[in-house]
Amino acid sequence: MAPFTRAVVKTIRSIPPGRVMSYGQVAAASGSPRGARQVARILHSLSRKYGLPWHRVVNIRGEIALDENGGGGEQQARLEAEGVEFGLGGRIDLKRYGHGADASE
DNA sequence: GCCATGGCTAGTA
DNA sequence: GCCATGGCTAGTA
Repeated sequence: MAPFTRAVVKTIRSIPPGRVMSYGQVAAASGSPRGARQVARILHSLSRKYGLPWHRVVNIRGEIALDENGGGGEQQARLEAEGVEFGLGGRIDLKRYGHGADASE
């Protein structure tokens, strides 16, 4: 496994329950600010194998990127089970639920 | 809604 | 060539 891939796996594992990060944030925290698509690719191929909390990664707008067939419904259900609230339009407020944010705000 | 972006892997030589 | 992105613009109301 390449260094960046390892770093991404580690970053994703560090997201606590009830918190989310965007693909780009995960990439940046892993040493490659422009590697958002790699994060998507890694989640797609390695989530199962490494037991990653894949549901805690959303796009920069706070939306679930997966479609219904791809597991979008399951992702939302898992996040809601961790206390994450979805606004109208199925958006998560990253100010509130982003990794490092204060959810009590 | 369009399209540049990038690290990696599968597949070929 | 893949990919579960992201950022910017055009075009409407």
